[in-house]
Amino acid sequence: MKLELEKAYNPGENEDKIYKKWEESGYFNPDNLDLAPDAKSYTIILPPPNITANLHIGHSCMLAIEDLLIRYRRLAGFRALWLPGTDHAAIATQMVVEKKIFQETGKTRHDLGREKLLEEIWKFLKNTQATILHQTKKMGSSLDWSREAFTFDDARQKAVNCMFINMYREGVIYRGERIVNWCPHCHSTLADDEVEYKEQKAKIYTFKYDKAFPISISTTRPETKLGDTAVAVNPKDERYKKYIGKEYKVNFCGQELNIKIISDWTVESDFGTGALGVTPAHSMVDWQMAQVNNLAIIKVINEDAKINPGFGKFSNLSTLEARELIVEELKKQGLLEKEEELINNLSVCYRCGAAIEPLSSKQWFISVDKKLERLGNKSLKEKSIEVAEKGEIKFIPDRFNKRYLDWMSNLHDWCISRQIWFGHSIPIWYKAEEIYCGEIAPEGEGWIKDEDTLDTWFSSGMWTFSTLGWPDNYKDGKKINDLARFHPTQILETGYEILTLWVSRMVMMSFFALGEIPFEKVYLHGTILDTKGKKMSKSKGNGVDPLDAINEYGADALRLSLLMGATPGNDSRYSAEKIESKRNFVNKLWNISRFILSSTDEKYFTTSYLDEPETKTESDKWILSELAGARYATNNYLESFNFSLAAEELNEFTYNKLADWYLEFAKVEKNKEEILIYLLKNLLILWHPFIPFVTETIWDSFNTTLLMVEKWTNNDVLTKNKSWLSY
RNA sequence: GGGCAAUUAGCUCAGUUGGUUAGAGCGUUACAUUGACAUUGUAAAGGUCAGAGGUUCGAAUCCUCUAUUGCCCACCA
Repeated sequence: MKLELEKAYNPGENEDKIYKKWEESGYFNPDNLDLAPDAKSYTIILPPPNITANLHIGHSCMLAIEDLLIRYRRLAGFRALWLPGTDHAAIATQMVVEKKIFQETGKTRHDLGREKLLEEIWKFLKNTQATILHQTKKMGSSLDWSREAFTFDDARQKAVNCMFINMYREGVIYRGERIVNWCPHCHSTLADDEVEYKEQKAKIYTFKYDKAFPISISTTRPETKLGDTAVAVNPKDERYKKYIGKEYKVNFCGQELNIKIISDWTVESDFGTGALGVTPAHSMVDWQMAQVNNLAIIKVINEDAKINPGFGKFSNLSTLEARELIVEELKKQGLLEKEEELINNLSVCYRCGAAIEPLSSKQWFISVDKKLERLGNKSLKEKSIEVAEKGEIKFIPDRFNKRYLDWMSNLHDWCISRQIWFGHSIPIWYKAEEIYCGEIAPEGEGWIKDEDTLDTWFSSGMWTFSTLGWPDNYKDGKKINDLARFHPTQILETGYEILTLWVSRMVMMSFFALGEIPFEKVYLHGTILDTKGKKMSKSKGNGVDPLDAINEYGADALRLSLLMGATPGNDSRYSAEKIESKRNFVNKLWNISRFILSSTDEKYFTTSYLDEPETKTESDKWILSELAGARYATNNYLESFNFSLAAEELNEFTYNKLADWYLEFAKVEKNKEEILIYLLKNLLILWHPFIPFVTETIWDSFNTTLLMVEKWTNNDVLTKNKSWLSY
């Protein structure tokens, strides 16, 4: 009996059916794999997409690469785990929902109140979560859904609390007064890397505090000068040397100020007047000078970007109003010497675009420099640097090793408290002067919970181990169950844009919780740009919905188009024509199979894919050696993360060797059934990690699943070379 | 200001430690094709590998400088 297949491959008809079959097989869960007892684990934890929006084409790229890696290992007999999840993305999500509510009803979060807003956020996130799940499955992702996690579900909340409490008890988390980046619109602090800079035209004013003061200063923000406690000059500056150390009482626009003249090397003599008014409460640099020189700290601006009480007529004015008034006053008094235009960078909130106010306030911090005895008396920062330097964590491409190290070595303490409503609450309780750290309030009346929430990167920083059952799976300093089997993970695959934001934090968190690295390798993919080479973004409307591409060309074609022609760490462009050409290839593979299956009696279908059949002609010998060569090269390329070259190698074999020549021979020479089936099976196995749907659809003819081909040990690279061990 | 990429055919991109005539896909041109495949086949045209200098028997590949584009980090009051 011979098989008849459709003339052209129809992805739409087959993909959902195949995915269902895979899910029912249970093989996405490594516990169900029939493995050798000593099988090595291969773990990838999916970088959790933010629940702020549906997946875009960049996520498809991530899914295509990770599924390729995991399917390849699964076929090679590894205990392959790919664990899915989503990220609650605290501030980002709150902003999206607030914006949506405001557009629909004109109400702000303050109109709604905390409870109601959170309710709306949950409604929203359930929705996007469902869409993300659907999109992820449509890509063919072989994720173990039985282990699905969410950075804000019960298990992860427990882990976050536990982490915070442990860190607090070891003194790694502390409360401190610092200059923080404050967004007056979001009403929250921002981490340094959540601040963006926008070039703007600003006015820089040069003036004296009062007539008696000897030195002129320049500033773009006269209103902050109400809080000046010093003027700093470069110690080498001949003009000002004689004033250093002196103190002056000045009357600045009706306000009494005590100004000390200090010297600091960071002051540039040729900028402005070469003298800098020091405002410790509203500038990072000035704050540091104040620490060194023991200066008083006067808070001028409050959390609504208004002037604090106690500054006379300026009190309660907005910063801009106060600025105008001061300039006016200075003019009146004849103190204003110059008013020039200047291009500078304004700090703005990466979420809402509002101007950032550097303010001093009480916040929670993670100390990156505190030495921990159990880490060999090294700090989290030192350990994180050490593992990259020693190559215990390897970056692909390796140029990102340098970027990681540069960033790490400049790292300051990490402000983790955020004044937003949606997020992990801080397990801290206050009563008068007392502070208690714990999940539930201690005995006694009057304890008040800290109202702040945690930076979203706190929970996502724990992602490699919170998903594997930490802290329950960590007993007396020992990993058990999933945590023991799957951590550290083998590879983190993500976009290079969150190398510093996320990757670095994961390393520190893992060292604190487990004293070990979270992953052995970090593979960084590039950004998918639009056809013109521009970044895709919602505001530009040039984004692509992966589902549209899948509906038109099939998931396999989309995957292959994202994998081919792309190199690690480099951006690539989205191109419909490219997907189309991959769709054509998928169809070609289908027709190769169709030819072989429909011209071979079904009794040959059981031919082994492991044992090379007997060769009868020169062409047989040739094609088998070509296959062996292609397999060897492909596997080598995959081991070294050259996905594009791996696919090209297979493509060359499939098209130019097998289809163009050998199949033509097969039409003339007879008795090739066994070799043809052998070739087909191996071809499908090799292609499967790239294009799982079509290969599985064809393999269906053999009445087994290709998802996990049992005992596929005929992997030259893995069994003979062991090159993956050394890479 | 510091750093990192990119610059290769009309377009989009490969090119793995330097090694003969630099590759692919798309596009173009010509021809072919009703028994796996028109989502096809065969063939052709098309490149001073951004520029200059250097190292080498030999450079798209290594070094130096320059130019253009993009990105990241820092940020000057």
